[in-house]
Amino acid sequence: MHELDVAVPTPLAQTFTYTAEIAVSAGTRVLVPFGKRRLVGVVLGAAGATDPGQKLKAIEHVIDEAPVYSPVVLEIAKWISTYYFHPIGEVLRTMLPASATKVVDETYVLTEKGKAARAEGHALKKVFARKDELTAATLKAKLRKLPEAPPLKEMLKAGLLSKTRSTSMRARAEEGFAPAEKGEAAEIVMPTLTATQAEVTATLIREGLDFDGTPKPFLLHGVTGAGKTEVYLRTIAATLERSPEAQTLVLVPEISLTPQMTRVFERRFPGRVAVVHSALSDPDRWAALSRIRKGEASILIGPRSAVFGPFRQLCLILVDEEHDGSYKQTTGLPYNGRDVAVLRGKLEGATVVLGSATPSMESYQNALTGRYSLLELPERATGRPLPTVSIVEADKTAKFGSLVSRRGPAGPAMQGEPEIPIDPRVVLALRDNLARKQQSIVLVNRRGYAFYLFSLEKKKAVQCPQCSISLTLHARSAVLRCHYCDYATTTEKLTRERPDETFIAVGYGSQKAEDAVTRMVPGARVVRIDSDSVNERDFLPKTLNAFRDGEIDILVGTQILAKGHDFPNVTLIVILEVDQLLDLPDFRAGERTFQLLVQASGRAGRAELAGEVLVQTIRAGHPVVATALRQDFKAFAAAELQFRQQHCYPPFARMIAIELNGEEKPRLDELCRRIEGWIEQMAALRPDLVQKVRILGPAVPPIEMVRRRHRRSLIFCATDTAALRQLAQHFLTAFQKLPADVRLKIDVDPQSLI
DNA sequence: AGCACGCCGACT
DNA sequence: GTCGGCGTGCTC
Repeated sequence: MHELDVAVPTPLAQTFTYTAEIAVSAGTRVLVPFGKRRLVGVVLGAAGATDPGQKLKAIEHVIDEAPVYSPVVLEIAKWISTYYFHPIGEVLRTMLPASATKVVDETYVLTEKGKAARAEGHALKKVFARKDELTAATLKAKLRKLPEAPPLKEMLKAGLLSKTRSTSMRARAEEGFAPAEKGEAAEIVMPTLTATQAEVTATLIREGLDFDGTPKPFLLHGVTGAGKTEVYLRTIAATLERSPEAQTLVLVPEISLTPQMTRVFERRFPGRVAVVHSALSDPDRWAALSRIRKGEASILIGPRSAVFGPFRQLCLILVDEEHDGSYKQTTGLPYNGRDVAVLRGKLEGATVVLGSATPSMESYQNALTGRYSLLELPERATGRPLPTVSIVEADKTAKFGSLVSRRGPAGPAMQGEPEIPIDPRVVLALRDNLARKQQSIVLVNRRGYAFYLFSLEKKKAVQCPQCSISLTLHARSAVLRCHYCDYATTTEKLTRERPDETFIAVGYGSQKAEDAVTRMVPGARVVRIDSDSVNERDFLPKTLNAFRDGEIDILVGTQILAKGHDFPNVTLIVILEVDQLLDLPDFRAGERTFQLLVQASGRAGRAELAGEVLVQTIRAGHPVVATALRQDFKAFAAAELQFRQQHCYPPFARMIAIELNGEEKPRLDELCRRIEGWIEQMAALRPDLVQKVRILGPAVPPIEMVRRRHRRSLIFCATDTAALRQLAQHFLTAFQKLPADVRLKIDVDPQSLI
């Protein structure tokens, strides 16, 4: 009898021991009884010493013929589990498509006797009209509609039906991690490289691929349009020349994972590319990953979750736009895809290349200290100069908004002309560009119409009743929407409910900018792209194609537009309202703003035409704006790193942020007092730890409430990682039991502190 | 997280 | 008398 250590998808920070008749290798999924439930667990290995008094349950069923988690992926799961303080079973569940770890509903199958009864016109005829098997849920629903049918229990007893206990067989893995069979290399004509591209590629091949042992990760800093993709493609080709079984992982931010982007890879490596993205259905995702597992595909392109791909021989990992915040989402398991990629590279002996035009301070600092090798592409591949960036210092009075309602009985929802938020010089530039038959992009920071409605009487913005943030006005529908919880109301309702107040619309978003551009640039074909309009299916790809084909003159939108797209005829980029971004109460605000300005201006003048960028701001002299203006990353980074070091922010210190939220404020505050007590106690008990860790809070975060839940934040910050982690671990142990309805979220290396 | 058991209020 | 509220305790 074998005793196995099994991870089970539950929020418990422990694994469980099960017995099995046969040996099962690590990484194999098994169906196990767990309390009164049955769950898909993952075998981690042979169990250590077990408590002799412990009654062990047996594995019910081995799902896979060969492991779905490779040894390296298992090791990564364990690392993520400890590093991010997350239960191993949950980590393993996150790594595979949802269907792979879900126990399929129990199914009821019609027996031969049942089939006979059905043929004779039994009530079963209506239930099993087309199929011979139904899940428990659908069967019960159908029986509820048919009161004349005998109860389920009776039919089971009578042997008309039988109950099966199966998991999703669709998601079964038949192939293991044996070496791949030989594939064939396709012959493709490649474009000529510039001297620097060639040099960088040569260095990557020499010091990365042909290096004896595991090389350091590379940071590829290339200006926008420098041709990083071509370097990627050449390096992939080089891996395939060395070994046809070599596989490459290409991580990209979800938002830039467009068909145009993947087509570049598919064209160069026909039939060798597998793509995973969020729009894929679960079975399709499984199928794409299977091609990698079986070695049918050499390249996997995907967002951060692709870092868990089932590679057989991973040789190269490319992380495009490595600075992008979407590599670290806070929903679910908050791991950083880029950091996991670096770890995976180390474990698999694969070469890691982090590419960006605006590297993150973390990666850049690593390059400066020599932990990463820095590669630079300082010129555009086309030889075209970078676009000229100029500042339009906006009229400061334009900040004050337009009247929405007047005191008294509910009048029309909107009154008065909306304030024009666009500087005349910007309007002129847009008109000129239209006259030249060239295209423009107008970037706004926020979707919606106005930023918010301001009550003159209460001297306060109109806020969401469930979250403590301002509601955004969407003028077309006269809807006020919360961008955190999707709560919506109308201006009409608001003026009816609060008749004694006067509301003015302050600031503007993408909708208002679209209106203004349409009005002020006559004859231009204007289309808006933001997460509101993108909700309609196919809208984004269709619009982008139409824009590329010249059917649209001006594209107005949010940051969705700033990333990765390549529009050859775009020569003017207008960036409005940079100030809001700079003012965010977050230590990364400067970095974010610099990234937006540089990435956005990178969209201008990509082909033969020179580009121009206009930045409308009320703070022309701001150092972040000034360095972005010159596209001077090094100067920006030097200043930003100095600021981070002075204030002890990442990358010079590590952070662990803890969020506590609950519906009842008093209970939350009581808990905070207990936490304060705990901090005092720790200071006395473990001065060695507390002296090394800066503790911020418990405090009320900038956004006090989300979805009716009040929030409190506690931040640990330290240069001594061990001390930081120890203190956090002490905290988690001390506050394992929380008052009812209080929830705790822990975020290691937070991207944002809001 | 589920899913039990367990002990007190309003229903046929 | 039972159905059902959610408090708390466990899951190999």
